[in-house]
Order: sequence, then structure tokens, then C-alpha cells
Amino acid sequence: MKKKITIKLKQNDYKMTEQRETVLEVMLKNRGKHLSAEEVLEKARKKSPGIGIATVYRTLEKLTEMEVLYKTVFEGGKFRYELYDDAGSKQQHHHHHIICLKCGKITEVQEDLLSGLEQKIESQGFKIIDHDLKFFGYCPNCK
Amino acid sequence: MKKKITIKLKQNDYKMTEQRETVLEVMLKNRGKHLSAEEVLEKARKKSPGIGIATVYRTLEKLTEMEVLYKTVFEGGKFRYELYDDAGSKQQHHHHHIICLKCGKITEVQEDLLSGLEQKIESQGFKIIDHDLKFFGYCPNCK
DNA sequence: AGACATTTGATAATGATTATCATTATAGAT
DNA sequence: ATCTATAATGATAATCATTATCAAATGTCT
Repeated sequence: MKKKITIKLKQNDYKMTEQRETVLEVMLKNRGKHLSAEEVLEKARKKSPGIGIATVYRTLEKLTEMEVLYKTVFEGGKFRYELYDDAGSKQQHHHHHIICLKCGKITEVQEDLLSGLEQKIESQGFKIIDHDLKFFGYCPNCK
Repeated sequence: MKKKITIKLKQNDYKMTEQRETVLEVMLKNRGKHLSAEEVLEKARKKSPGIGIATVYRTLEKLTEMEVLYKTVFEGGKFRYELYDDAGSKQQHHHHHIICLKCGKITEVQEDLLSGLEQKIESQGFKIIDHDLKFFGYCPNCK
């Protein structure tokens, strides 16, 4: 995985640095979580104490471009990043989220029943590339 | 509509002021659009030249609380507000959006095929209150 | 009209993200 | 292994949207 990405970087004239490796490791270790830049910084500093927030932002942005990470917003006014389920190989779709309105817990939904709806929309002349679906409600603990 | 909201405001010890009325009118006139606070300010100043951005934010927030407006984020780092399809009467669901990756045009999708998926999720112990679904792709013009 | 609480506008403060720039590190050639 | 060109880094300033503050103005009720 790390190798794959190093190669991808090289193909684009990017260099694999200690900081980028650290950020990537943080994301790999936190598969399934949705980290903010600040949270990534905190975790990254355990391995690379000198790393700055600007580098974290730049690296997250780069990894998003490369379709290794998925960038989304839960609260508003703040981005969160997560590893694609099948990071490394390009993919269009990914899981959805249920956000608990009480405790804020985020649960994944693997189910994907949207292809039918997408087909309907495409029959009206659109070309759908991706979708983003979030559910709001209460998780079993808070219900 | 305006009357309904005036009454709702009174019930909560809020006052109907010139500025609130102006913001409400702007939103009513722009049914189907997704305005940022800055855009609302601009339009509102045509009728109430002295209105300030803080008041616009406060009013949009209040109307969102009252479930007259729906607050969402398209680009990230910026909220947008739109009138509920059936503003005034509480409702859980509303249309979805298709965002063109080229020209940025936002189109509405009325179709709602998510109830099946919601039922599946609820059968796992969740209680779903609302959902937010966005499609990304190309509109007929840009395809 | 008068009293009182709410609202307003101007502006400062905040928080997240992006830009700037001098210094440092990397990849590839020698 | 060293050199060189170029990209990357860290510190910090700048930006942008949003929120907080507070004195002055306004709306509601009597």
C-alpha cells in the first residue's frame, strides 16, 4: 500500500518524504475513522515531532487528489479525511454515514441502493460520478 | 406564509422586525435557490439598505431553527440556505441535489428512493430523522 | 407615550484553511 | 558518495466565514 502510493507520487514528480510517510501511516492506522487535520497533526507528531500543520494540510490535500483519501464535512466549517475502503485502486463509490444527533457517533452503512436512482437521473441527461449520502438520527445507544 | 412565521416568532418571544421580514422575503423570492449569507445580505440590502451581515446570520439561523430554512454545505467551508419545499409545516425530508463538477450548477432531484434503505438501517436499531444526499457529476450541458 | 426586553449594526474575535518565503531535504545524475 | 536542481517544509501572516460583544435603537405591551 505504502509502496503503491510512493510509486504514484513519483509518477507525478512528487517526492516521498518522512512527513508524507507519517501522515499516510496515520491514515492507514485509522482506517474507518474520520480525522480532522488537527487530529492528524496530533497523531503524526508522535512519529515526526517537528511536523507542522501546513504540511499536514498539504499532504491530506495531495492524498485526496490521488484518491487515496476521501474528504468530507460532517459538522460544517471543518473537513474530515478518511481512507478509501479500497485505497490505492480508483473507485467511485464508498460507504455512507449515519450521524447520531445526540452523541455524534458516526456509523458506516455498507449497503448501496442508489444505483437505481442514479440510472433514473442519468436517463435525464446527467452523468453521475459520485454521491455523498448522510443519515441523521439516533444510534441504538441514544434512541 | 409570512403571517404563519410571524405567529411562530411570537410564540417564541421573538419579534418581527423589518430586517427579519426582508430576509424572509428574500428567501421566499428565491425558492429553489441555495443562497449563502453573503448573497442574502446583498439581496436584502435592496430593501433594507442598512442591514448588517450579523443580522443576516442571526436571522438565517433563527429561520433554520424554526424549520423554515434548510442549511447545508455544497463547497465546504461555507453554508447555504434554502427554503423548505413546504416551508411552514414541519417536514422531515426534502429533495436532493446534483452538483455539476464542471459548471457548478445545482439541480434538484425530487425522487426519493431512500425509504427502503432507511428501513434496513432502522431494523439494526437506529432511528433515522433525516438524510442528506448529493450527487456529483456532469449536467446535460457539460457532459 | 413609557417601560422593558429584544434586536440591531459595527466591529472585534475566533477557527479553519491557504499563501508566502527563506531554509532544508530528496531524487537522480555524475 | 557528492552535487545540483527542484520540490517540500515549518513558521507565520493572510484570508474567509462565522460568532461574540456591546452600546444604541426598536418593537411590544400597557
